[in-house]
Amino acid sequence: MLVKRDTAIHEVDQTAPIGPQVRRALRERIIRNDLKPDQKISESEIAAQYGVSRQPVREAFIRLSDEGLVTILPQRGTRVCRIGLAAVRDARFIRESIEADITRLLADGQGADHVDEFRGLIDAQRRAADTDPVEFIRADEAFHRAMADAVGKGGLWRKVQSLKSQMDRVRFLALGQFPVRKLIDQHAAIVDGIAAGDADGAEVALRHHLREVLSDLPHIVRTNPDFFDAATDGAEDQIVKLKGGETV
Amino acid sequence: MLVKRDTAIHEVDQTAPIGPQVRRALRERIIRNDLKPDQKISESEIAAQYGVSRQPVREAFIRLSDEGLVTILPQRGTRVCRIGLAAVRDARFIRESIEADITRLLADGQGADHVDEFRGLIDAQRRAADTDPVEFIRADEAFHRAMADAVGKGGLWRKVQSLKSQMDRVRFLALGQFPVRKLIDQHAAIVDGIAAGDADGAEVALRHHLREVLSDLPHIVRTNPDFFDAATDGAEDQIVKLKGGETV
DNA sequence: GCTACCATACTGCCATACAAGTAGACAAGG
DNA sequence: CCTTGTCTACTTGTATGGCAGTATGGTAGC
Repeated sequence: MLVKRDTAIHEVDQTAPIGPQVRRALRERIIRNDLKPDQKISESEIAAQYGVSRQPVREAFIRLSDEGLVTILPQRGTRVCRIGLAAVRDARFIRESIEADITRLLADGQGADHVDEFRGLIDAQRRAADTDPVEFIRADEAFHRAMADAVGKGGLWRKVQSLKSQMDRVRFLALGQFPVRKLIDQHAAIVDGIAAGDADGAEVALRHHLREVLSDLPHIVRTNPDFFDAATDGAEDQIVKLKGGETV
Repeated sequence: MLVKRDTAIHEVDQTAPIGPQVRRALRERIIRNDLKPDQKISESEIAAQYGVSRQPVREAFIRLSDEGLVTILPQRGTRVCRIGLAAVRDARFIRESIEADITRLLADGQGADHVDEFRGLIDAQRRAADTDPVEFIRADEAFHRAMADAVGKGGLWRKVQSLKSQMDRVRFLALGQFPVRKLIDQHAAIVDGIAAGDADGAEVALRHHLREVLSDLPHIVRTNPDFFDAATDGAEDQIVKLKGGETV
């Protein structure tokens, strides 16, 4: 039977698999804070919005639940998770550890071949710096991803993306509040270290860079208290001591 | 209506949510190589085995697909993935990066408080060394996890567990073939470095330890060729240069 | 004997219906 | 006013039916 889809708010491609489409769409809406924390979303409600049945939506919910973006309470409902401070810090810690090693690989190995590429991506960030914050985030993402690709660890990047969701939510929450200039300069410092073959220097620069968010985090939490979970921030997280001895 | 479940091979608790149960059961069977790579499994077949409907099984498949344990071919079937060499190496790389930082935290910070605990876990490994390989794996797991817990990064451990699935399959495949003595000695070396507050030494010891599997991997692949994907092993993966200059 | 075709029996995907449980409104009784 | 029981309108969980696409095995034609 032909169902009238004119009540659908959002569009889906009826020929392609629907479940993954809904999943991507919802993921995007949550990260961009279109769907806000604690907001209740039901399978039937979303199904109606997209003009599909409950089943694909349900599958999307399950996957989002694995990502920690929604919590499914059996027989009670599903709602968007608050941003877990612990999850953000864990994701940041993982990212620093991995990218530190990647940076060392680049500095010690044939990273010099990619220096021009990296500098080009940094230029793109400069162009987007003051105009479009979203574009800057994309450029930033591209830069870090390029470093992973350069050492053949691109697949790894995709695997940890689900862990990065919470970090991404923070970034979109603080859109335009980032010290873009400083971040770009830090990127440049990393590449300089790589170009010079200075593994220690490049690593310190990268760790320093990825810790920038830590200093901004308290302010962001204070500004948007009801976006974060009530986890008492007593458990200050540990930070690896930098080689230079500075504690940031 | 009471349905007769006497045709069910495996049991499930009909009161608790079924999907997660099936998921855990299948995950276990795959990792323990009860379900072998390339083996085709269908929703209806598994559903019949557990005496449930296809829907929960489908949800289990989806989650296992996210973990990279099965591949769902639309309209064609679902089969157990071969062990992806790239995935194994990626997981190992991530693990080395993270645990290297954790080790540094322990050596630089209050890791000394936990040295006795770590040594106790190593003793447990010694006891299980020659008797029960499975128990040794559990003890090994407990040791590494304890280090993460000691610096408040225990939650992180759970998050990367899905990435570790492929590594775990390798471990169960090579049950009893591991150089247990050597591994235990390496554990001891790591703890010694922590106890001495020697961050560099402890880190090198840990990286050395986690690279042990790399030397065993080719042999394991040769012995069980049809458990691994046909990815031509041409792309040798990059390894971070150790501080001491040794390349393992 | 060999090849091309086709019927059939699968597969996973989607939609729908039913079941089980919860939250909240609301009225009756203390 | 407060408590309590019930009833309704939700929620997610499970089961089932139908659909479109694919692999396979048998068969007709050469």
